[in-house]
Amino acid sequence: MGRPPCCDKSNVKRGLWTPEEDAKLLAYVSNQGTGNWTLVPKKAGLNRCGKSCRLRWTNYLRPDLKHHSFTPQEEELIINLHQAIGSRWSLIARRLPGRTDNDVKNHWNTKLRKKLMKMGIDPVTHKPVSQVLSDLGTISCLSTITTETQAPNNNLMVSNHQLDQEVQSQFINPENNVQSHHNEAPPSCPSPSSSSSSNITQLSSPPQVITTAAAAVPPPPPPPCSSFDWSEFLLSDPLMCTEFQQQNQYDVHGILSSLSPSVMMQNQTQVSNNIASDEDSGILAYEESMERQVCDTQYCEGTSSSSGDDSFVDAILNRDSEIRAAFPLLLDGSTDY
DNA sequence: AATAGCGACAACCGCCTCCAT
DNA sequence: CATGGAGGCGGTTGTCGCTAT
Repeated sequence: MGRPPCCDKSNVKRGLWTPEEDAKLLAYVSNQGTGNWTLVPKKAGLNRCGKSCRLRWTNYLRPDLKHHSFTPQEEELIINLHQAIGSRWSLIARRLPGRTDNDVKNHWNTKLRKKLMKMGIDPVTHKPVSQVLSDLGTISCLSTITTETQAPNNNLMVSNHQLDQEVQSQFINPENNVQSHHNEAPPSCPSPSSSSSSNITQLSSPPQVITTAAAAVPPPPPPPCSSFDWSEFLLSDPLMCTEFQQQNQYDVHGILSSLSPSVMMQNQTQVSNNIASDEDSGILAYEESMERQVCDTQYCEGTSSSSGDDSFVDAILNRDSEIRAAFPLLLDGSTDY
């Protein structure tokens, strides 16, 4: 049994909005504010579904929207954020003042995805297509020899989930001894000969920043599987622009310190978000690092002029401080996960 | 000039989450 | 605690305009 529709679709106008309808909605929202969207069409004299009104307002009529085309800096930010958090358009759009999730999504689907594919980069994994293909070959080969009923990826999911829960519990209860946890082996740290170990390094790759120049670099050989170290992976990844590494080591550690393994796993494999995780903190921290990067390139365009944005960024900064206070040891680059 | 193909963007659909009751 | 409704979200479809044939 599904939910009943929010409005009587047979008696409601659909399709493109006319200038008259736009004017009515604009006038109403300007005077009365949004409030309850289901009441807006009635009060504004529109024969539209409330949802449709909300969409029209948020995606088109809102006065703070930009209607010009995306800048290269915006495109780069979208690509980087998509690589880090996947197709979470609303989160990505929040980092782009004046852009909506629909804008970003459409731009991705029509331009950026194709652009990446043209560059030989898989738009889902953000890895070179050749590497994705070889990964597929490796996985299918492994699947024929493994005797386990559970797929290696599932093992990884469980292990990351466990790790994530540990991180969560540490955050919820800061008095816990963080040090002791870090001295323990990760709950499911694969043995060097484990058939799933190579998949772990591939599938749970941390965010990489792909630059146009780096895109042509052939894929690196799989890293050693005996131990897994995020910082080692990040800092040694030849796909990463070295200049970026040098300028953003702080950011890398910021990501390392806050982005939980399950989030990264999720980013790379696009799995559903059934795993409970403190992922928002990771995303927010990553957003913060990205914002810093963009601001460094003189892109901020008065982002802080909006008070709403101010509070949002403040929240990010506060959250980051909390995480740093709770996990001082995670800031240590030598920490193994 | 007609039209098929394509790209860009607007809008819809259905599911999910959050929150008030 | 359970439930229902509103809003949010991502995927998909529809529409329009431009270009190539």
